Amino acid sequence: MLTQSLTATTLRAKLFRGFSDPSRLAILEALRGGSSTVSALVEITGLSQPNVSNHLSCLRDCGLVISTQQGRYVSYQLSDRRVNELLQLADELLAEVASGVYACTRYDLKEENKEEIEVEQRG
Amino acid sequence: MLTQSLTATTLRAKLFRGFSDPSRLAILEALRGGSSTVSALVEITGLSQPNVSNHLSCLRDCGLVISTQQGRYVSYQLSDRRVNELLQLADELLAEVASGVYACTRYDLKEENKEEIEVEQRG
DNA sequence: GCATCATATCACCATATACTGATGTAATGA
DNA sequence: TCATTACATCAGTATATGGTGATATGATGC
Repeated sequence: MLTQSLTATTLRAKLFRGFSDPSRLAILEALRGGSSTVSALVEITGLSQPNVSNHLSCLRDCGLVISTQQGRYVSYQLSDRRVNELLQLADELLAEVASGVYACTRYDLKEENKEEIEVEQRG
Repeated sequence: MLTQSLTATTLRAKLFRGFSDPSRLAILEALRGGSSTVSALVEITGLSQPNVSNHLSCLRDCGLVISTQQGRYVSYQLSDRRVNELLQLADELLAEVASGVYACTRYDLKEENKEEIEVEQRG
């Protein structure tokens, strides 16, 4: 482990961790289209409600989304255009290196899910 | 868990996971200055040699770095300028939302390490 | 107040993953 | 060939983290 005094690096890691889970990415992806309530995100992603809430809390604390209460609904949206840009840049990078990425399962590289991988490119 | 058919999202998650660990970020940060051997990275980061090798394997499989053998040394470098840009964008985003990020420890939000957090900004 | 709906939090479990020390392997040089 | 150097891999461990079902909280409407 790196010494804890490298706090800036730890901060960056936590920021990226917000992006590093399929469920959270699905939520962020949904929010690229605009703001959305929790229940809407539950529908869109197919995740359980507590799960979505947990991920949203994480994303909010990470500063990737912001929330506003609206009646009994809570509306979430991306906090900054850079969140969008990061996702966009990542997609562009993926388009270049996609062939390798699916193998990144170090620490015990199972041969499993090397299934079909189509890189649905977003314009 | 999201259905495994959302492979594009899973791919993106794996890409970001490359960035989501302090040790890997320290390695990537070191490589922003140019290529470097494993032993040099061990010195710079203070991590153990097997640990650095593991992280480098991960980063290589993720497509974030590339390696070339040079005698008995192996030289690593960033694979694409977008890796640099992603780090840069993340820093910019952090500068905006830094206040919140350090709290992102969901799933059991301990009050621990809310220590000093200086956001060493890079120009 | 009471019921209901939308969201958040809790307790718990299973797995992923970062780390270490020991060992394997590949390249160089004596 | 044998030793050494540089790096990779392995076995094992501890913890972090994503998931679930149950429950709590908070807002609205009767």
